[in-house]
Amino acid sequence: MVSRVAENRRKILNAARELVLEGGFAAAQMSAVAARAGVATGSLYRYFKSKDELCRQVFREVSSREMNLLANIAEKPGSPTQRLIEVADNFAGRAVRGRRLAFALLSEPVDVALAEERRRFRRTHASIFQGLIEEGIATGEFDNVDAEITAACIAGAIPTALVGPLAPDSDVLDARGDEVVKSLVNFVLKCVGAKHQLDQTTSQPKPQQTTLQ
Amino acid sequence: MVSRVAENRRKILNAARELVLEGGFAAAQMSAVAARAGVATGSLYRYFKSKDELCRQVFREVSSREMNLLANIAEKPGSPTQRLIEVADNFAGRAVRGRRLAFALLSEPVDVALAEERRRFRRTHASIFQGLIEEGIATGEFDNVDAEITAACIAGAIPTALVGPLAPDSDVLDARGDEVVKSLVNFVLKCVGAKHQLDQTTSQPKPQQTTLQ
DNA sequence: CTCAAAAGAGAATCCTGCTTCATTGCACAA
DNA sequence: TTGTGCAATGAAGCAGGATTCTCTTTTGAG
Repeated sequence: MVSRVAENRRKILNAARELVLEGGFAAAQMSAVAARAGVATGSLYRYFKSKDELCRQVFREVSSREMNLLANIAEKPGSPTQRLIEVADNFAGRAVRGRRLAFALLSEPVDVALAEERRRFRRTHASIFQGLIEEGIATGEFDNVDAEITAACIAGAIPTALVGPLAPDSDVLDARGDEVVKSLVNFVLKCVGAKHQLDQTTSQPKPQQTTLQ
Repeated sequence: MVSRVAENRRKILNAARELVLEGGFAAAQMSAVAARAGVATGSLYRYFKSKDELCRQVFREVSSREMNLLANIAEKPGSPTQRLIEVADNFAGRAVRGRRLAFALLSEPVDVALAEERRRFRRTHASIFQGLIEEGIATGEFDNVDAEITAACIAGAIPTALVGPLAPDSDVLDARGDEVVKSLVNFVLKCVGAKHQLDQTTSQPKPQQTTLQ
């Protein structure tokens, strides 16, 4: 009855998410989603008003998982510098390791509905960075930069620096992924005027080695 | 004969460019382009193999204009710091002033063919920045950052920092455009470890006040 | 002036995928 | 057992736009 409805919604959402993970939003065609979920195409419309609504829902579920992860790290105890390093490292590192998902969330060509969702996603990233930057400025660890702009820049810089390499077929990141991530963390530290940089040669302990999904 | 062909090609390209300038690539539908150019829809296909080819051509024309401009600035005499400031200022400033075009080139949702063109555009930006950064490192004006990654980050950061505000209907940039641009320039200086920052309060002479197109 | 070839017109066609809807099947109550 | 209504089905419909096609007009050489 009511649980049956919820269960089917779930089944459909899972199917859609799987397809997105495998082939980006381009692969999430209604007929494919239905087939994967084991229901008829028409049935999707009993649970979702339109394709847009379904895709937005998938985007939100997947992206909020990522954002919560970063937000939690940002709230852990530790100096702003330490936390900034961890957040940046996770942001970049997870993107590198979860290439396909990162591509779908950050750079795949999508239509306007998802582009809007993506902007929201970026803004959330930015606000996480902004909070850390403001804290660091307050403690004197960072220079007195424009926190809002710097945060927006960081939130844009990391994904786009990875875009080319992020393309689903590219493989440079398999080999040099770790160095790239480290460079990106250093970039972040540099642009807030943090006092230290990561050592490029020594390996830094990774707080999160889990793969996406 | 041959000049007639060239002339029509031009007429069509101009029409397409105008439409893109007014409403982004979404507005450049074949029938609209034809109407604007004063030819029949079918005739477009005498001059361009497909819509993709036409749009790519338009993208290249418009974007190469922008890139040449920046490349020229990057080659002018002056210290790496000065030139970096000018390039960044022009990049951000032109985007702010030519909002619609910037939106179309940098952030409008487009299909895969144009997304590829856009990646090329970004890479060129990055390589301009990379050259300047390497020079600055060589002269000791900048810190010894990873030039490639830093350049990619800058090339991604500036557009995305402007995306939200860049949306065609947003108007925050009308009022605060100059401060935002200045903050972005400072961001760029900071993340290469340049010794000086722009003064946020005093007005900086703008090397290029021309509006796009 | 005539005619063949090229260019132009724009309506018709095709394509791709989302959405709808008439039909069917199923669960449960009388 | 039979009737009722709700959910599922999936083929057909539709929409938006690119592309093609055939007919007409123009061009320019002989």
